[in-house]
Amino acid sequence: MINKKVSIKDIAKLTNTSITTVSFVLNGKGRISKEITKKILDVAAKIGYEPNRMAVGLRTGVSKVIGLVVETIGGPFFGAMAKVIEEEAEKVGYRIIYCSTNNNIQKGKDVIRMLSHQLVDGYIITPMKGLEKDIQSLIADERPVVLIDGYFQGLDIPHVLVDNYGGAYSAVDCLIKAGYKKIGFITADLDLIQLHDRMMGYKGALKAGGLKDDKKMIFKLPFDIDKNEAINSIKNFITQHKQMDAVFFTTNYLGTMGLQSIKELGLNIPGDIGMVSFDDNEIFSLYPPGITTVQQPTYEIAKSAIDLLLSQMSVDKHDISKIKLQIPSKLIERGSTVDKESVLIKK
Amino acid sequence: MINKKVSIKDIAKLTNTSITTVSFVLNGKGRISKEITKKILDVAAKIGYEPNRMAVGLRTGVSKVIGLVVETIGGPFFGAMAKVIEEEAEKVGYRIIYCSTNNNIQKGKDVIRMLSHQLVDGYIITPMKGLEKDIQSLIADERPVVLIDGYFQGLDIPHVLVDNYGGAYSAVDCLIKAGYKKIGFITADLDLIQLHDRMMGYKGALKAGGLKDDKKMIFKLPFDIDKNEAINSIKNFITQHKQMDAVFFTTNYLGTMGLQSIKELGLNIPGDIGMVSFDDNEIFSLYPPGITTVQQPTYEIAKSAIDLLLSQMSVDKHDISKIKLQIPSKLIERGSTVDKESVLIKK
DNA sequence: TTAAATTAGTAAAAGGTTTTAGCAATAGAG
DNA sequence: CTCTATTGCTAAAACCTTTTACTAATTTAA
Repeated sequence: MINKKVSIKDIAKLTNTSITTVSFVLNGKGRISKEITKKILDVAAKIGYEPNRMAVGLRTGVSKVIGLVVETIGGPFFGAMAKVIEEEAEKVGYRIIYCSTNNNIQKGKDVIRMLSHQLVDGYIITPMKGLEKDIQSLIADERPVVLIDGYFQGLDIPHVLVDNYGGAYSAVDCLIKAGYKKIGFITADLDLIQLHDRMMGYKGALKAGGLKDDKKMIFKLPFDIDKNEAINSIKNFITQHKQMDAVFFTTNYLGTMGLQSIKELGLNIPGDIGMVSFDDNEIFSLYPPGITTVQQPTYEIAKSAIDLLLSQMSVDKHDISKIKLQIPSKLIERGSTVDKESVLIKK
Repeated sequence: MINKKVSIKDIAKLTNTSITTVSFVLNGKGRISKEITKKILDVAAKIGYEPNRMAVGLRTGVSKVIGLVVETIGGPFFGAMAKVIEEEAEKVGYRIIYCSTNNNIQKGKDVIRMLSHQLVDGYIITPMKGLEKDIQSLIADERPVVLIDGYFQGLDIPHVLVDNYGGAYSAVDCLIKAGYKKIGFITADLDLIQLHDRMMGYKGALKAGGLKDDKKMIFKLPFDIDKNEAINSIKNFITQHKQMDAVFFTTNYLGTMGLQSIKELGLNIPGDIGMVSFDDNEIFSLYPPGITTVQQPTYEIAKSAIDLLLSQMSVDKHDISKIKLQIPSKLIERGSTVDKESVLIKK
């Protein structure tokens, strides 16, 4: 039975002490004798005392809650991150309140405003263009913030994310090494720095591999399109570019839809078309012949982010504003990027 | 710029009124003249006043936060639910704090205890055996609770979940209709009512189909086993029962691992072995030839749960303790349960 | 015209905690 | 034996809001 309302006051009464004494004992602060300390602790345990978080929060201005603002909590990437973040936060007595923006700027603004008013002690945010001001004002207010999965160019806000450029580069490089010559690039039409960096990686690898960077090979899928439409667009893009012999998808979600598109077109991977996707996923490992992916180290990203945030919230908070972590990605090579020559020979 | 600390007191000062008046205006309570009302509202807007949630919480005992306790926030099922719950809650001004139990009873107890102390106004909980007392004491304390994905037998606690029996029944029935005669059942060794109900559905369908219920056909995978070990166990189970011509997996997670096991064994679906899994997933729709699944209506489950909870938290709270929602599942038939005869003929 | 009712606003308490400042009693220094 | 430190404890203020009970002024009823 959870006791309705036992407060520090009740303990004081039961032990013939003052509420100050009780508070001191419970927080290990003042100098209180062994006997009284024990007596108070015993009584507190017996009547099942738990501090009223609201009162503590009001008095101290600390809520022991961290705000996690992501694009959407569903989905493997953020889900995995959330799990790690929650586990780590829990170890040091923090809870997580989460909010999704669905890539909607207004929603993002609203969420940050809501959370900013004495509700959370720190923030882990997936940044998006248009939120710069809001996030900067959090920082101006000295609120701990760590960005994940993206960042703002030119702003000194701590962030941790995968090496998007390097990841995309290695993926495209892998395709080139396998003999593919005309590599398509399918991305989402969102103005996100992550996607931009991935495109730069793609272009960089093309250049390094001596391939031409052809604008027609780049397809930006409209953002709020329905899934079936998306698949149809991808199918169209593929059929309309016969000379394209491989394709790189910039996100998990796009890769999955791409897979379905290729399947529906009856094309063979890697014979008819090579494929790589950013962001690994169980489907890519299972789907024959296995899809090569750029695996994001979700655990490390999440762990670094929460560690960074907690260090920023600790008493001896060091300035981490300049900390910008780029965690290397890992290329998981599978059947979808097998040497083109060998496939042809087999045939 | 988010103003550091503007309180009701500041507004009172700026408008030459009392804090009571300001509070009344802001909450639309007392009887205050048009002019003063307007003046206060204007000033409040100008200086960007937002109430201190902690103070409100302390005074009213209402936090406007809902606790979501699930097995793990990662993973497609709970992720999808969380998304819906968050969206719906947000519409009426509630935030979600989430906690995962990882199927650990002690963790579950801890989490409930933590949340129970003036932190959240209501709970959505995935129940597990061993948490009966804790959840009942929440209810005894008149705290709104809705269970999802499971329930406690014999206890009047509102819950909403899929029709596990019916779902499993239809899956196995589908296999039987397709001509499979010896159907394996692979589940997790967890004492969860969901899994139990699914097993009853399996047995019921076998009986109705005139098939024998053979204990040897049932495999309970140890709970905390590592993924590779799990796959090996499943492989062993399959190879050791040559007469088994189809297999039913009771969860998403098991189905995915099962798929991999079957793949690694080089068995053909549905020729060598038929397959159905509970809980749909993108892999199952993509993986050739498509895996038949029992699709859980995540949206409806989540929506009903949050609606139920909110109705319980509203002022005119009706007694919903007897509400027990079973939402029908949907069998998605794919290539993995195609008529056995026709496969044989093809050969 | 007087009593009763309504209107517009406010003072003060309460909610549970932390923390500052201080009091009394004992111990230590000279 | 006095003076200062130290120890052990507590009163009271503060955090910000909501809400009850109340006052003063005005209107309505009789």
